Amino acid sequence: MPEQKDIISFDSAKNKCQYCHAASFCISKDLADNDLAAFNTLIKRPKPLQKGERLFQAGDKFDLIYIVHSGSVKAYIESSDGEQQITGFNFSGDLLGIAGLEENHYNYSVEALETSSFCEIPFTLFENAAHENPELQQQFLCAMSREMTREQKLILLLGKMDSKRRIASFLVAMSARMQAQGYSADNIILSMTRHDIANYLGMAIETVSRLLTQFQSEDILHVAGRHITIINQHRLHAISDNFIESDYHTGETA
Amino acid sequence: MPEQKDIISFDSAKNKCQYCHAASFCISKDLADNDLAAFNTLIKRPKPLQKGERLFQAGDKFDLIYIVHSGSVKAYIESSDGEQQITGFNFSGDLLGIAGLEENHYNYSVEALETSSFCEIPFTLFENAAHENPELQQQFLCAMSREMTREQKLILLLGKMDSKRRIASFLVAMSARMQAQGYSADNIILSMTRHDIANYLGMAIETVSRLLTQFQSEDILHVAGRHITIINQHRLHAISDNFIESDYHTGETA
DNA sequence: CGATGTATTGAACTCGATCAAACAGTGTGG
DNA sequence: CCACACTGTTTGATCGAGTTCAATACATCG
Repeated sequence: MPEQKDIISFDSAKNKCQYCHAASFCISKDLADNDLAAFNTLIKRPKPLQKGERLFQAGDKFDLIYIVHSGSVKAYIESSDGEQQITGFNFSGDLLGIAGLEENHYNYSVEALETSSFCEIPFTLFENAAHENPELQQQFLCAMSREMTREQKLILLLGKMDSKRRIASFLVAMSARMQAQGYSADNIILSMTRHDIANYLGMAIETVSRLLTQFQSEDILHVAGRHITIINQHRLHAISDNFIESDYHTGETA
Repeated sequence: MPEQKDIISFDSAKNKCQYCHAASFCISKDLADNDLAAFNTLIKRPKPLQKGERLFQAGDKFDLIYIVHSGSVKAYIESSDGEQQITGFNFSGDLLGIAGLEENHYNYSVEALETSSFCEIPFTLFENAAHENPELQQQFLCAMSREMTREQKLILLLGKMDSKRRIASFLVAMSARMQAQGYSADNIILSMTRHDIANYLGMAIETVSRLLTQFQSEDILHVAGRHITIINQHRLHAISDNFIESDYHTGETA
């Protein structure tokens, strides 16, 4: 029965937190082996979502929280007139749904940018586990705190930066994110469209396109559709930080 | 010894959570009487801050969280090039400092807009109390969740709304906030300067001023410096929600 | 192959920023 | 009490970054 064997091996190994490729950046990361096993029992792994499918939607009843296992998603809120604003892109290890707590309903929606899988945990069970386990509680609060910091940085970007800086900051953040996930810092495969990037950064899609080409002509990037290669990290950082680099040539900073 | 008597009465009554004017919108609101008394022992009430003084600053070591007791503050982050972006205004009952948790340092600064007082709680003590007390834990998480929602709304405002909508939304939010604090919804005394409003809303101070005068000329507001009277809540909401009201005249909606 | 979604590029326009100046309120000191 | 400085606010005139409109290019897929 080869098929059944496959299923068993999936349940007993690949599906376990101990063997998860995202273990090092998941909220479960500091748990002791036996606690991790206990945490594992709370988790369900629903069928992966295809690109464009929604994990949950603003207004849905809040009782599950999610962790991105693989793939990537966009989180967005909607204004009273139906316009949507992407508030973040999320990757492996990111926690989703927590902001729904207060109103007992999710207040934003999450949509897969590519085929993506998730860990699903009933919030009440999670709360109990966190209550028993200081490490888990700590990691949970840290995840919320990190998310708030991320949002504040986006507020700064939208409130104060010109479009050149916005794009540069976005790429720097993506680069750091990819690196944290074990990929190259210079090679970014974007899972989101220009439209999504523009929406997220509060600018027109045409401006995104124009600036990417401009950065390419300045030998900061190589752009091939969704595949961005960062040629000059130093200059990209300088733009993102709004550093004047009149005396910049080619080398490293001191 | 009249002076000493004053001090004693301050410590024993006015300073107690039971008698706090902000009790109904503080994270302590759901606590039973004895739990509230216990919570009260964790709290210190440092000397009030004068306008312009800082409660804490980005980079300071995080070990205290604060609740605004009276007055109002602005919270702001700073970009790498020193520019600041106000991320929120806070009033009685608001929790301050939590986003510092992850990095173990505050990542934003808080400055008093007027003479303001605060409740100060060592975070470790608070954590213990919350661990013992589900209501407190719940309120704490709700406060974080509420804060995240507030930030997301600001992201939407900065990313998608034109300046007219931004101002209208700001006033609607302030109005709701004042009402929640027991004040009139139509009578707003702003504790922040036009400069702060402009910074918060991501626009120029001149634009703020111009739009306020425009709203005044349209009989939506009456503007007298920091004192704003909302004459037509309905139209203000319509602008903030971006509703087309071509068929609007003077009456109420259905 | 045409059809559809996505991305780039060009040209014209507009909203809001910037520059500039005047004005109002508040406190200080002669 | 008025002149002065100082901070915050309003108003006017100009300018430009980025949007919008429009056309084209590219890619993926039936």
